[in-house]
Amino acid sequence: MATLAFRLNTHLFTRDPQQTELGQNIIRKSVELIDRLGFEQFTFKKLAEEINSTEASIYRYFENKHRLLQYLIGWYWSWLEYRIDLFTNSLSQPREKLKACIKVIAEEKKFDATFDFIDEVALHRILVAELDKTYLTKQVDSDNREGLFSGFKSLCKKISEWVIAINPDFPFPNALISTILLSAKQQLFFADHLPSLTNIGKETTRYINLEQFLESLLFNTIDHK
Amino acid sequence: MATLAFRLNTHLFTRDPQQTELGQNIIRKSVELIDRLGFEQFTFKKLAEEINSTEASIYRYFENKHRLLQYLIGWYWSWLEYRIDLFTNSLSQPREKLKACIKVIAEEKKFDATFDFIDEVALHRILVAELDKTYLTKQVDSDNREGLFSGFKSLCKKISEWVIAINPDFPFPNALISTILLSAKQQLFFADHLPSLTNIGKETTRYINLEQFLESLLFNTIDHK
DNA sequence: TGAGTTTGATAGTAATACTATTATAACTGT
DNA sequence: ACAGTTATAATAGTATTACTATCAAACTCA
Repeated sequence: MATLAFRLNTHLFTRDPQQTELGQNIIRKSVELIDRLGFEQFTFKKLAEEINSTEASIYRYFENKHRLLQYLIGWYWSWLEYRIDLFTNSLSQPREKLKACIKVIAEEKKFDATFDFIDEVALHRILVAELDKTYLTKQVDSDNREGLFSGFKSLCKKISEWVIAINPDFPFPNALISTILLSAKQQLFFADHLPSLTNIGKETTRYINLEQFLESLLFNTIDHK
Repeated sequence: MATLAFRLNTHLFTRDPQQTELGQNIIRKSVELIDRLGFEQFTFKKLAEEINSTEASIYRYFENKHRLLQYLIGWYWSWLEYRIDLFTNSLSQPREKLKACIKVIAEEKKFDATFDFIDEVALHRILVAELDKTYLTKQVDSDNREGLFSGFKSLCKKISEWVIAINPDFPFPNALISTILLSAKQQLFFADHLPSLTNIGKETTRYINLEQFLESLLFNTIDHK
């Protein structure tokens, strides 16, 4: 099977982890470990033990664990954009594209065999629990200048343009889409841990509920007037 | 002037900081320091130096710096709910209440002399930059069981009830309000650091834009059908 | 074969997030 | 005014974290 690979911003890593076995092990195992321990408890030392390597070796791939997290999240956004492209490509109307897009955003994430050595299900849990930590730091501006958030930004831009195509007078297309992208993951977190803050429920139907909720947010807001 | 004080959940602290001068110094100075350094760089050691005390003394008030952050955020939500009460109390229609409520959420925060030793402007910046770190942890469930998030939850519940009063058939009132409360702070962060993700702008008009955006989200969504 | 690169092994450091102990200062009640 | 309690400061110490440095073994490819 021909496996695809994403070309991520080179500032996200010191040495490209996709190119070597050690690099791939770092990615594979860090997804598992961050998912299991949470980002705070995750250390390069623990990771090194798990893959039978050393801290020093991991530092040759990633400057620090924060960069590694940014890399993983960057990978996630690339993957999501790839999936959105896949399901909107054949559609011609912006409204249809948006509908399909919301579906992809809200759907339950499944393992994607197109991409080796990444467990998308665990990575999605990492997104839900850790995304905000990638940019809620004092270095956000210099990180941004290096293009570390281009995955999220390009996705937001692409979807916003469909919104503009439907209603060019709506003044907040980017705000609306970034709100929806973040709300999608927040509501999943709340469903699991702070259920009184949401209504999407704990069962599998929550993905359908989430889709409905995001759809009503999106279309009612842009269709108004 | 008679100063009010909020009764916060007792699990947020080991000894009540509002009761002693040292405690008040801890609060006052930690707001300044977390605002300046960011939560990651903030330590009890640095705080102790600033207030001419010791780490050990601070640990008598707060189990750790994470609890201190949760305390400050808890205080913020109490303050916001108090302000919302203030501006909605005289109104009878739920729609009017919601409108006033959005205004309070979106408005530029100013120093509130009702509450001594808390700089609400700096505290609001802390909310914007650090809120998510209070619950995006592996201990979220036990923290929640101790009631550490009751400030946010009670606010969300109160506002959701007005939504239900307007449209009892809308299936996602809590999801809508938690999304709006979080979007308010996210959009302010994006305006400062990742401006392509928002449209509220960098100038003072951004608070008006934010209010408009949140209003359109809220009312278009609940008024539909 | 041999030069260059990648990795593993080992060591070390400064800072962090605490805990423990003790002495003294400050306040409390009779 | 004095004994008893409590709060605080001072000091010390620990395990862990987030790195950095050095060097030799292994593997790569021209």
